Amino acid sequence: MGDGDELLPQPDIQDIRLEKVLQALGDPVRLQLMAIYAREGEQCDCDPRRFGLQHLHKSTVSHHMKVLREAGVTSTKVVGRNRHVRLRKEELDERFPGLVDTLLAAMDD
Amino acid sequence: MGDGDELLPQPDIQDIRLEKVLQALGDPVRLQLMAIYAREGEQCDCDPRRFGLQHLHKSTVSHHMKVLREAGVTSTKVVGRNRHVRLRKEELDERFPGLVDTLLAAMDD
DNA sequence: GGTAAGGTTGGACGCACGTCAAACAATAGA
DNA sequence: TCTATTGTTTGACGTGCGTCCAACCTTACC
Repeated sequence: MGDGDELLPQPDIQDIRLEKVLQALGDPVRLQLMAIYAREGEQCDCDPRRFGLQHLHKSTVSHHMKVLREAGVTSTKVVGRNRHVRLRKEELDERFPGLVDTLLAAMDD
Repeated sequence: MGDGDELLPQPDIQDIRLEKVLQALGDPVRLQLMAIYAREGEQCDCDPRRFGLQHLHKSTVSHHMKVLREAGVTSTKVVGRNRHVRLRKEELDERFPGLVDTLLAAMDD
């Protein structure tokens, strides 16, 4: 493995649109997902449904993941039959300085 | 006037929800509206339709204003037959530090 | 008072969204 | 190879959203 790993399609940094990011994060489930991946760090293969999202169907989670990825919020690598997802923090920080940290801080209350 | 001025219903600071704010700002028109009111400052009675939103019906603008207000983004005071709208910057800064400035900065590109 | 102007409200329409269910594809492990 | 696991895709359903239009309500100004 390592060679067969495939990166799922995602927008380039300069193509990340603020509206798309805000729209993606406007959904409570996806906002929660962002927080999960921010906390879990690099390339975790954590199943979101073990982090307070148990009630959601797997296809629903898959849908939300796609929205986050296509908005440029997350990056997904295929590893075997799992998906390693990470928050694109460095890229988002470069594109929209302070946004991710601000949002994460805003969620603590 | 001054006595008859009425503040349209809006959430208290502690009741402002991040998801609601993000959802409200996820629409390009409303994101633009926030930028307008951030630029125009205190209690401007500027008609949004003179700021690049000419194509929108007045009822559509009214709808967007309501969404922004109910999300806690803007504050609207009735003055005669006009509405004086302002961005609730201080309150948003207190509730979600750095969010407004981050978003405004992110729109410049 | 009558009329015009600024905004809101209600309904209608099309479209997108969040969710689930079932079927499918691909990989890991026995 | 067979089977179980992991995730995607497609379709369907209900709901909500963005928009316009028409009617309405206030207020300002002749």
